[in-house]
Amino acid sequence: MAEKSYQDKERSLELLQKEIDGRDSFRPEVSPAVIKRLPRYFRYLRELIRMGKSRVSSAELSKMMNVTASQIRQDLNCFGGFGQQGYGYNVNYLYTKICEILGVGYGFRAAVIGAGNLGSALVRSPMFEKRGVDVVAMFDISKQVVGKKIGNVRVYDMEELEARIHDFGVDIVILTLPKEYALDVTSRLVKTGIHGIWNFTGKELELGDSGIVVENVHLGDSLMTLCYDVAKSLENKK
Amino acid sequence: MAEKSYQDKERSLELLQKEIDGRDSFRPEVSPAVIKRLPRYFRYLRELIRMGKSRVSSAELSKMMNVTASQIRQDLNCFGGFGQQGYGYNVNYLYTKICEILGVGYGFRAAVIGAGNLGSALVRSPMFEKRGVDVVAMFDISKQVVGKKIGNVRVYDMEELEARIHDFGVDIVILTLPKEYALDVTSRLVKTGIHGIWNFTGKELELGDSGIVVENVHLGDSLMTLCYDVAKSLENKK
DNA sequence: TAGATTGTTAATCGATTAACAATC
DNA sequence: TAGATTGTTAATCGATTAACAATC
Repeated sequence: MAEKSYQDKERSLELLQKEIDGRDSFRPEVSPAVIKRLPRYFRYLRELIRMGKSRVSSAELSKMMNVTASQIRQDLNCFGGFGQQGYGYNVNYLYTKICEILGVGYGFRAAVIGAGNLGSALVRSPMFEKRGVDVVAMFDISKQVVGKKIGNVRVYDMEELEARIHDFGVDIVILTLPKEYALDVTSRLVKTGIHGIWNFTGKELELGDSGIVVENVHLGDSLMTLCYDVAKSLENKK
Repeated sequence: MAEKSYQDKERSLELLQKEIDGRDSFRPEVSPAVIKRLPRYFRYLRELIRMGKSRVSSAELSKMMNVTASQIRQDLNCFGGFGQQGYGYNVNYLYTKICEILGVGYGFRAAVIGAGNLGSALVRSPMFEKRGVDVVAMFDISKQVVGKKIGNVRVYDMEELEARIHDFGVDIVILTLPKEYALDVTSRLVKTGIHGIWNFTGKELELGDSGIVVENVHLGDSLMTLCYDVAKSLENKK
């Protein structure tokens, strides 16, 4: 009896496993440390493609990237066996896989709120195109810019925010407006259908249970880390 | 004999220790994980000061910052006992200490190379002033902007780079120019007396043994992390 | 003194590296 | 087959958390 029950359990576990594996898009829980490294793999793989390399071993890549080969193999294996023993990794295949994992293929649509210098700089950069993100609109309150185009992107009045987000099917909003407006705008955004916010305002956003994911950019923190290192290097020189 | 030698060793170790501790500005080796968190403490302490709070416990701060109180105490203790048992931490004192550690008091001088949208956005932000960094000059090749002021900062011709860096006593250079120029400019910078580079170009700089420290900003990596999270959340919603 | 909260040690947890069997 | 290199397990390292004695 006990034995049978055990076998039953084992069997149903197996079925569950299969069901899970069967889901086209199942994502196993991958550690944040690994995820944060994926964009870096993306960049180096593009570089390899640009260089015309079709094949790379973890050892080669580790030298390029200044990490251990072990870490590379470990990282990539979180998502599946992308390599081949005795050969290494096919650059194009690996790149495709990394793109898949990072959602490049989704063709996310983005809108920038705040058409000041920072918003303009971002929109004009090749960053989005490289990553399969399509910037479809900008928003601002200033009549000076509304109606104009920055790069290839038209600036709309903030009054049209909800309507345009809906019409364009915006997935991601990029907040590059003064922090004073951050909370007001966020409270409007949570009522739209967007899925993510790239937040440059430095303000902690209040998203409640909206399900919207946020990535905060604190450039000041990066500057301070540099200042710490500089201070330390000066003291060591003394 | 053997015992004496052991005592000698112990004694000289003690002396060495004292010598090290005696240095005014000695910095113990602190883990990168802790250092990366310091700017965040800096921000929250400013917030507390703004709120008029003069005293905070690790428990309170941990709630505000969404970390464990244990981690806060552990982090702060890397640099010394800033708190008081039974009381907590004095906000102003702690802020002063964190500022010291982060080199805010040095009054570093910075120059921006590349007066495009990104450079302009940075220069106009209050970020530098808040952190005691003084932006003293900008540089660009475009005759359109050379001689103009962006925010409070004058734009100089790239030809004057070395001379102005020397005259102004620039410590930190901020690279916000197109990546194609990054290596050329860096090769000029290593011959000046600067100590740090804040690199927005996305290009890996070649600094050799110049002793210049670099902080690389890869905004694209941040965007991709967001895309990953968005993709995951969409798949979970399905 | 009693209560609160730090500083600090020890325990746990997670991430990285090393090693090697599997396999192309 | 022999050589190369992955996938994966085990060992190490580092970072976080828990616990509590020290002390204000």
